[in-house]
Amino acid sequence: MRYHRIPAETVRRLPVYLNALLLSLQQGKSISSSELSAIVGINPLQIRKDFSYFGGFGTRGVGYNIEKLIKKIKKILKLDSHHQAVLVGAGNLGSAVLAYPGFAAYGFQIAAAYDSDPAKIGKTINNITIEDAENIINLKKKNIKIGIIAVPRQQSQAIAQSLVNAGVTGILNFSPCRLAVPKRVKVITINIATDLARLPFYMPADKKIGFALNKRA
Amino acid sequence: MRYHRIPAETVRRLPVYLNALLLSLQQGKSISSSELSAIVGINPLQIRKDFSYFGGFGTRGVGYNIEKLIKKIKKILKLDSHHQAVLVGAGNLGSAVLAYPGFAAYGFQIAAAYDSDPAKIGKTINNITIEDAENIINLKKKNIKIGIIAVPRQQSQAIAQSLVNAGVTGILNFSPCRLAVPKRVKVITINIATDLARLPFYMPADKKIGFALNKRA
DNA sequence: AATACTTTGTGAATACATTCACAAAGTATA
DNA sequence: TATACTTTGTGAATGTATTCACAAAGTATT
Repeated sequence: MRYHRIPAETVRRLPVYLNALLLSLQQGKSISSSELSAIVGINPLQIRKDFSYFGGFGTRGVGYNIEKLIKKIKKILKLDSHHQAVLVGAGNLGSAVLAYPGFAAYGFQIAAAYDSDPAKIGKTINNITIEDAENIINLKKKNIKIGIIAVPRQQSQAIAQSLVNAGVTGILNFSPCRLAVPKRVKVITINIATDLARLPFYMPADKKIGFALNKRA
Repeated sequence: MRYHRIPAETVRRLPVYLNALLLSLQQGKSISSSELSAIVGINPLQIRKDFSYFGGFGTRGVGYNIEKLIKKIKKILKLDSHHQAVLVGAGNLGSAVLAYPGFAAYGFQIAAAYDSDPAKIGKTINNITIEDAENIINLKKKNIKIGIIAVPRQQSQAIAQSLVNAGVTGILNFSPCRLAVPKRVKVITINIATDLARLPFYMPADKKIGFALNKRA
C-alpha cells in the first residue's frame, strides 16, 4: 500500500465513497465501480483510479467487496479508530452541529461544547452541557484532537489559538475567515455564504420577455 | 471583458475575495494583491491571475480600487442584483441557515421557509413563518430561483424535484446525497460530515511513547 | 527629467487531475 | 476446456490549474 502522493481530490472523494458504501452494505456483498458511480455521481474510471492509489483491492470481473473496501477506506482516512471532538460556539449553527446526526457514521463524537456567552454556559443540548470557553485546556489529556469552531468571525482566531494550545491538531472552521495556526495543524473551512455566492454565476440568465416575444413574432 | 473559460477554481475564490474586500472598504481606497493575500491566505500571483481573466482592472504601482473591484466581482458573480431564496427543512440545520447572518453581504435574502412536519408548520423563526412543503409551487412568479435544502437524506430528492418544478434553477444542498436534476439546474452540495471526515487524514499521527523511549535509549 | 521602486498583467513552464486505450484477471456459458 | 463477457488496473495522453519569469505601467524621489 503506497500512501504517498495521494491527490488531494482523491482524499476529498474518499469520504463520499465511504458514505455510499455504508448505505450499500445491506444491498449485497460486492459492488462494481459503475454501481458505486450511480450512487455518488462520479465517473467509474475516476473511482477505480482513486482506489488504485492504495493498491488494487478489487477483483476483476466482480467488483469490490463492500466490507473490505469500507475497512480499507476507513484505515486510509484514519477513521478506523473513533475520534472525539469539541465544539466551540453554541449559537444557531453550533447547536445544529451538536445535533447533526451524520458524524457518527464516520466515528466522530462530540465530547464537549464551549461558549463564552454566560447565558449559554450551563445549558444542555443533546446531552452535552455547554462549558465556559475559558476552560478549553488540556484536551490532549482527554485524547481530543479535533475542534469545531462555530463562533462569530471576530472571536474565531482567538478560539483557534486556545484550541491549538489545548492540543488540537485538526480544526473544522465555520467562521468566514482564515485562521492562522502552526503548520502541523490542519484547518478545513466550511463557508456557507461563499458556497451560496457562486450559485448565481452558474444559473441561467433570465430570459427577457420582450426578446421572447420578438422571436415568436 | 471575456467571460468565457473561467476556471472553476477562480469562481470558487471570487466570493472569498469579495468577502475580504467588503471588510477592507473602511481601511482605504485601494488594495494590492499582496495585501489582499494577507487577508485571504491566497498567493498574490493567483489573485492577479484570477482577476486577469476578466480583463486587467488594477492600476500598476498602486493596486486595485476597492469599490470598483467589489462592483466588478459582484457583476461577474451576478450578485449585483439581490437574490431571493427559499429554505426547505426547518430542523436544527435549517433553522441555523435561516438565522445565518452571512448571506446578506452577498445580497441574498431568505423569502420563505417550508417543512413537512405539522409540528413545525406555522412556527415563526427570524420573522419567517414555516409553510407546508406541499405549497412549494410557482416560485418563479415571486422571482425566486434559489432553493436551500436542509431535509433528511430520504426526502431530499423529492424536495429537489418540487423546487425544480416550482421554477428554481439553483440549489444549495445540505443533504448528504446526490440530487438528480435537469442540466440547466445547478446544485452545490455542502456535506459537513464528509468535510470533517478527511481531517484525520491530514492530522499528524500519535507518537507512540514506547518508540520515543527507544529512540532516547 | 532621470532613476529607483512598486505593482499589475501575461505567455510559457510546470504541476496536478482526469480521461483514454488497452492489458490483465476474473466469471459465466456452451 | 474454450469462448464470450465483465470488470479492475495502469501507463500514456489530454485537460486544467498554478507558478515562473519578465515586460509594462504606474508612483516616488533625487
